[in-house]
Amino acid sequence: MSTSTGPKPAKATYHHGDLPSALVGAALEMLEESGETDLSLRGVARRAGVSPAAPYRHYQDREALVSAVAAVGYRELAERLAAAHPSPSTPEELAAVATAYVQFALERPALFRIMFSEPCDRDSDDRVAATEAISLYLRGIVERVFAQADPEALATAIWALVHGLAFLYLDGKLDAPSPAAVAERVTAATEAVIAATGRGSR
Amino acid sequence: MSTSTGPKPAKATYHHGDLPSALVGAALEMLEESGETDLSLRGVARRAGVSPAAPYRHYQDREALVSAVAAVGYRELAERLAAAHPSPSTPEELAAVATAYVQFALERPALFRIMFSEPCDRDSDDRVAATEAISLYLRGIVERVFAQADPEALATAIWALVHGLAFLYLDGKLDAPSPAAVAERVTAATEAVIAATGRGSR
DNA sequence: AGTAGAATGTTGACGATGCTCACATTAGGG
DNA sequence: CCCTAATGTGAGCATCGTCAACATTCTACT
Repeated sequence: MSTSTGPKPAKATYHHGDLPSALVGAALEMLEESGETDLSLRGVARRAGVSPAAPYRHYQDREALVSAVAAVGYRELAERLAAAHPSPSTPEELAAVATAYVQFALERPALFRIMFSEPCDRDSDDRVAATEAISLYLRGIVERVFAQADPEALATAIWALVHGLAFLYLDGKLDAPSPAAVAERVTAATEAVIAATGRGSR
Repeated sequence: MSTSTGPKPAKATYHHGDLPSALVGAALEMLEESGETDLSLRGVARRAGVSPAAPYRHYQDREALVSAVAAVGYRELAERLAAAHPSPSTPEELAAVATAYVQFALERPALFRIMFSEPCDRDSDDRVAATEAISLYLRGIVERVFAQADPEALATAIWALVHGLAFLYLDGKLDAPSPAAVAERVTAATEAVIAATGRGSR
């Protein structure tokens, strides 16, 4: 398929080659650099070296572009979680995954905001699928770690906990002195929840 | 008919009287009506019956206006929590407050998003003060309910849990079939956390 | 091959927005 | 009673999202 982020040696063709992913790439770069969450379609096009109207050949909306960016974010989040531990089966390993979630949010705040801040969903299959994947992943972990009556409830609680922690940090409602301190806090909170439900129906 | 804020009997004075709060009021109305989170300064001015440049006499920025709106939101959230239970001292009462938090978010999604979605904080004293108040309120409850070693950690965990739940509902990551179901879910999750730390006796 | 037609990209334009300036109006204090 | 500061207005600039008309390139069919 695509030449794995094919190097762009020279603009051999006047047709950009792969504008859709070039746009998403440009958008991601801009998000990382500026920390700003408002992507302008024109800005992205500019960065990709095309005219302001070019993106409309590939994305119906500005929103569609943003959704595509968010989808990439979801995929990278998933990778990150998997990297924290490929298949957690103890509370400690689960806590590691939870910490990875929050750290992802702190390291790439703009992207994280894009992923969750927009109300839309119905329009983008990518996005829905991606969040579905995360949800299933989490539930799978919980089911594996705790053989209890209502894994969905626990999975939800943990996701919410971690998600809320991430946003509160992002919004400066909690101080984040150092990554280590954050990790500790996340671990403590996560294990508290685990302890609760583990005891409940075990 | 609206009662408290004078309908619009006659523009007695050409100077609007109290434009700052009129603007905030207009903004709040727009948020409730349209569910949209993007307030345009011009739109708010239009609704308040003034020219697009008028707001700048009272707010430095569009952001400053939004921050003022958010501050009102924080105050109303605080009222709502207090209404759920003025001074909770049992896990059940705490759960009621937690549920109120999530319900506030679901009932006034646009306002809730405004309150938390914007990265800003340094610029608006109102906002900082308001969130500080919520934070202290929560911590106070936790300290009263649980005489344990680290009330701050628990307070943080509960806030994050509730906050995350609210956002996941808002973003459609969790289904919210009925308010009752939401309340049940929130209660369950909250009590799980409470049970953990309550008897954890770290 | 050569050409028609679909893809893709560009220009130019429209309306809306945030924001600023110069100007008009009003409210109060000397 | 008028002068000054506070407040609101109007016009204007740069940017943005989006569209329609036009230009260029790629693909496929004969």
